[in-house]
Amino acid sequence: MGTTSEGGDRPWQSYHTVYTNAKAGMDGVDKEKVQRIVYEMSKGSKYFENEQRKEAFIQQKMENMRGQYAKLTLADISHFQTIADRRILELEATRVLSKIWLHVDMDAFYAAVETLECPSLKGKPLAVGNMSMLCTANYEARRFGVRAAMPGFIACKLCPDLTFVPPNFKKYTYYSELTRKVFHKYDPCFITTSLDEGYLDITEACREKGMSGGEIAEELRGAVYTDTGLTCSAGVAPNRLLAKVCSDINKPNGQFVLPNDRMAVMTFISSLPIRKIGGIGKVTEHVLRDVLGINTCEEMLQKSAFLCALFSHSSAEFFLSVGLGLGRTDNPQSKLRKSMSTERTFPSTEDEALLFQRLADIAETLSNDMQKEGLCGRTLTLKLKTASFEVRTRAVSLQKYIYSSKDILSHASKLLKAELPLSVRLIGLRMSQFNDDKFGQADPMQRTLTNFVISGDMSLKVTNGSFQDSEINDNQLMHVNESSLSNDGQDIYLLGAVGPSDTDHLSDIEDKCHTFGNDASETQKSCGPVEVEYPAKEMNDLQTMKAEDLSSCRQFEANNLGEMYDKANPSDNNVAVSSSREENSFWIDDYRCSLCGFELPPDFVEERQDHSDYHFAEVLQKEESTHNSRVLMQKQRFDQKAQHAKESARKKRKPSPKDSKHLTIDLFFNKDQKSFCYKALIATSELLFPSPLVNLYGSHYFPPMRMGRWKIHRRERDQDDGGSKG
DNA sequence: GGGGGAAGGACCA
DNA sequence: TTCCTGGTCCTTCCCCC
Repeated sequence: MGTTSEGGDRPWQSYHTVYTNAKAGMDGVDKEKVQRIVYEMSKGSKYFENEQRKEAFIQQKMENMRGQYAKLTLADISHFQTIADRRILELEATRVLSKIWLHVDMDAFYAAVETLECPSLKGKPLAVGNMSMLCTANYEARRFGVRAAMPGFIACKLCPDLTFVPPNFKKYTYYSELTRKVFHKYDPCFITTSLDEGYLDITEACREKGMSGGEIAEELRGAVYTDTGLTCSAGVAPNRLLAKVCSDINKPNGQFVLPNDRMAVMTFISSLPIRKIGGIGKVTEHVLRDVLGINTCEEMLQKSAFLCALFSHSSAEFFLSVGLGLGRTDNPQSKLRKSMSTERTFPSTEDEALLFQRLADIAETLSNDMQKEGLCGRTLTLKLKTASFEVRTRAVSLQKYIYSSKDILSHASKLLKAELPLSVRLIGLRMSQFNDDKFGQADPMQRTLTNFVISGDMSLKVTNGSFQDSEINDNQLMHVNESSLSNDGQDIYLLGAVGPSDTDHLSDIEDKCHTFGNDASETQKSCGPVEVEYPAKEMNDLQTMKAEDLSSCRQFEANNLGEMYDKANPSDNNVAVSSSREENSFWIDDYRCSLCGFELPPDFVEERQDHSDYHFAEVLQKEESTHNSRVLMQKQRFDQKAQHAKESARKKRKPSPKDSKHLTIDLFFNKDQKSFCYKALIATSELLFPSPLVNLYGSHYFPPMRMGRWKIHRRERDQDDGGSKG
């Protein structure tokens, strides 16, 4: 086809799509045939045209590089050789050979899981994915040149008998968890980069068990097979980079051990193709090969002067370390999320209404995802892929941190509007510069309560007794600054607000807030938010308490907030969650439950109370589990941030404490002298909504969830209250 | 000239 | 007829101080 039409030329040979590159299990594939079919199937498509454009761009880049290369004088080369030699010596000095790293990679994971669950698929060429895109292919399919990241329709052409299975990530996650349980036995701090692979530092395991790295790998693979029925491959090496390369050597169901010996490493590296290294992809391989004639890792060292002359410092350093067979050997404590994004591909359209609808859906998804992790960001990036596969990104950095779908959509719409009219096939939104990114760049202590509360999603704003779907900003949210904490007699205000997107919880919390009484003006100042005031005297008392002392917290709540609570509800000391308002609105026609349709006559007072309590318990249970996971994630993120801050402390300037007027979260929770604040927060949050902060500190102040919980809580408080007062 | 933001690209699973 | 998604890191360009 191509041969005749191109007059004997073989144009497919220069068509380097990512899936024409060999992958494990593709030995013996007729590469030329695969390339030709892929080329023929792609030729003329918009995707293909875009690939051609990209290829031309890379060619241009290489041309420029060749020009620079040609201009290098002998003196230049000598100069860069000196630099390169010095860098090589410095890198060599960092070599660590005392660690044993194991990289485990599941064999054709998704396809293997599908086969395990449906044995009739065994032995047949199988692909997980659809006509548009494949997630993976089993080894039978790979023999035809079918592989992950290949469009299904091309795979069909390569292998007409190919069976397609739609991906089911729930299943893969389940099996992934099983493998991780095994990994955990050998290294509790193992690192995962995806569902199907993991890096384990088995140095300790080898020492404890008196086994070699190879023996541990053998044992672990056996354990994975026993527990999951799935096979995996492993690589053992002195660092992660090499371990990853090694795990690919005897795939599937095999392993390769590279001894912790410098000579062994250098010999291994000497003939290793650069493309085998993680971080060197299609383009880099192309550039290094065609401009500098580098094909193997060893040649990186031979051409070190040119690498230093033509590439940036960080790129050159990476290439040299590859040439030396160096890789990471440390155990990173955490990996912080830098951004979060969502994107959707759809049939190309110019219909603006449709595009804005898509944008709204994506903004909603992103907002939900951010809230699940308690994130607020201030840089929003819109990504567009045009009908011709051109990718455009447009970003805006905002003055304030946002997370609500409303805010995201509002800013994203402006970005999109500026690009229209345009035929678009993909829209994506990315949020970055998270609220606590400052944490990594400045003083690690600069965690404000505001961030904490926003991300915990537990704040609350009440105006005139009802919640407002308010814009969140630093001033409206929990605001505890240095001056309000000083013992100068000033009052302290603990304010909260429910995130605008928390509308599901609004009515629920609104009802809880009604426990303050329908006339909320008792507890709030005119039309301002609910304010809990702590006079200087109580503040001083509280400062003498220890933050861990939760009984003191209860006492505090009983003495202070309980009293306030009572003030707000002068008519009902046994106020329950089902406030009069709820009672009125809960029963349609005063007969039928508005939530489930269950019918109860008005005179079944107790039954109706139990019924509404039941619904409330359901909602709270849901809320509690959401809050718990959010708060836990938030706490983990704090811990990670602290670690991250330590790591980056050397690089980054530490601002003066004067730089921030906000009290740091650490100060807030750790310093005894500020511990009253912690208690006040706990007490306030418990009063308004019981779960988040209390659970963060592992206390079960409230009894386990059950019907009538608020009544029970109230009675407990009454007892405490009575005790303390009596 | 350096810092920071924006845009875009490479790479990975 | 059909060529993904979500994330990170790096480079380049440009503006501003």
